[in-house]
Amino acid sequence: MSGLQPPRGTHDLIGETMRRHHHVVETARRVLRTYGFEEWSTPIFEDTRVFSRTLGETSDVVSKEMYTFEDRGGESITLRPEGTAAICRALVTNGLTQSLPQKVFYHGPMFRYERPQKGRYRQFHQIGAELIGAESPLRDAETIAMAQDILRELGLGEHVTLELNTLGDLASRQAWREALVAYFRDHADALSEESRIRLEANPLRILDSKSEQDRKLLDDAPAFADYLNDESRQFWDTLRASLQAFGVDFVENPRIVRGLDYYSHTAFEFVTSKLGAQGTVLAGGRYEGLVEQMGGPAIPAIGWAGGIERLAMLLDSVPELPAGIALVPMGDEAVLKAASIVRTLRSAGLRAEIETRGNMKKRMERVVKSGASHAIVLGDEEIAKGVVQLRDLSSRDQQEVPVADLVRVLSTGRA
RNA sequence: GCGGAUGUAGCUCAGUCGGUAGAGCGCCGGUUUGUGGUACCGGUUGUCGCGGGUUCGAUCCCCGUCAUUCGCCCCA
Repeated sequence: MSGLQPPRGTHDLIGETMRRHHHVVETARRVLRTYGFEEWSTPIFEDTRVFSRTLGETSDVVSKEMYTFEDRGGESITLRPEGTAAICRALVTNGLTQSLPQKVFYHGPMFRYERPQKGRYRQFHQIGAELIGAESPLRDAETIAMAQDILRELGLGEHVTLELNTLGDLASRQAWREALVAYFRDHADALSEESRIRLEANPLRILDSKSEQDRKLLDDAPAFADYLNDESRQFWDTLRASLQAFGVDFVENPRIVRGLDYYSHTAFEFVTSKLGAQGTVLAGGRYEGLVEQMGGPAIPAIGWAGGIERLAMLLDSVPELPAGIALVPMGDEAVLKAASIVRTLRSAGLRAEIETRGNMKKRMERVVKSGASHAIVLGDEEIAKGVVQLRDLSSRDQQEVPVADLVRVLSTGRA
C-alpha cells in the first residue's frame, strides 16, 4: 500500500486491463492487414527536433508537455509525444520516399506531461496508421473507413460517431485565418481570457472553445466555407462522396480543428460521450508538409491515431484466456505422469496446467474456479492401467480414457 | 498550470464526539490428498497514503506533501 508507487500519470497494465489493451491492438492489427498496412516500430525517444520542428512551436504539446532531457552525450532527446512525426522521419531515414505509397501502422507508448484524468495519462498508448503518398481524397476516405472498421470490430460502432471537417489548403486557411483574427480583434472585449491568448498563438483553437461567451461570438464569425478556394472545395466534395462510397457515416462539424500544425484539408474525430471530457477516441487528418520538414520531398499523407486506453475502457466484453484442461494427479508418481501428459497436450496446442495443492476437494474447487473445461484425474490405479479419468466440468460426465487417446478425445469431443 | 472531491485489510466500504480499528467479499485450512463454484467450522490480513504540528495520547484536529478522481486548459 505504501512505499513505491508508479510515477504520476503512469499505470501498470495487468490482468483485465492488459487483456483489454491487447484485444484492441490485435483487432486493429487484423483489420489493418486487410487494407495492406504494415507494422513499423520506431524508437521511443528521438532527437528533440523531430517533434519541435514539426508539431509547431506554439502548440501546447511542444511548448509545455514534452519530456525533453539531455542525454549523457549532451544531445537533446525527447520521449515521443505522438507517432506521426517519427514515422515520417523513419520514412526519410530509410530512403522510402522513392517507393510510395507506404501504408504503415504502429502502436506503443507515448509521453505527454499533462494533468492526469480518466482516460488521460502521462504515459499512454496509441495505435496509429499513416498512408504516406496519399494522392487523392479517395485515400483519405479509405483510411477513415479503415478506422471505422476497427471500431466496429471492437464492438464500438454504437458508442462512437465520426465528426468531419475540412481545414482547406494552406492558401484557403491563411485567408480565412486573417479574416478570423480580424473579426476577433474587433470583438476582443467579448472574448474569454483564454481565447484572447489563443488569438495570438493559435486562433483556430478559438473555434474549439467551450466558453459560452466565445460560442456566441462564433455564430457570426467568418465561415470557413466562404474562404475555400476551388481546389479545396473540390477536395472536400470528393472526400465526402468517397466516404459515402465506402459506407462511412459522418457528421460535419466545422469546429473540429487540430492541435498540431501540420494538418490540411481532412480533419476528423471519432467521439464518444462515455468518457467525460476525454471524448475523442481516435482522431486524424491529412498532412502535407511533414515529410518535407524531415528533409524529404513534399509528400501528402493521411493518418490517424487512437488512444488505446480510451478504446479499451469502452469495450463491453473482456476477452478471456481460452478454457484450459487441468490435471489433478494424486500421489508422487502421478505428478510425474501428469508432467508428461501436460507436455503432450500443450504440443497439441491445448492450454493445460497441473494442480497439485491441497486435498482433492480443494483441487477441484480451484480447477473449476480457473475456468477449465476439463479435469484429468489420475492416481496409482490409472497409471497401472495406462488410463486417466477425463471429467467434463460443465456436464460432469466422467469417462476413463487411455492416455494415448487423450488428445484425440479432447479435440473431437468423443471417445 | 488552475479549481473541487477523495485516500482505512487484496477488493467494496463502515468506524473512532482524539485512547493505535471492524463488516462483507476474497484468501488459507478443516469436515479421512479420489472429485465441483452453493453448506458448516476455524483462521488470515492493516506502518488507518506519507511527513510535520497541536496534545499526556492522533487514523480522527491543523499544515504540508504524494496519489487518485471530476471540471478547466489541452488532447488520443
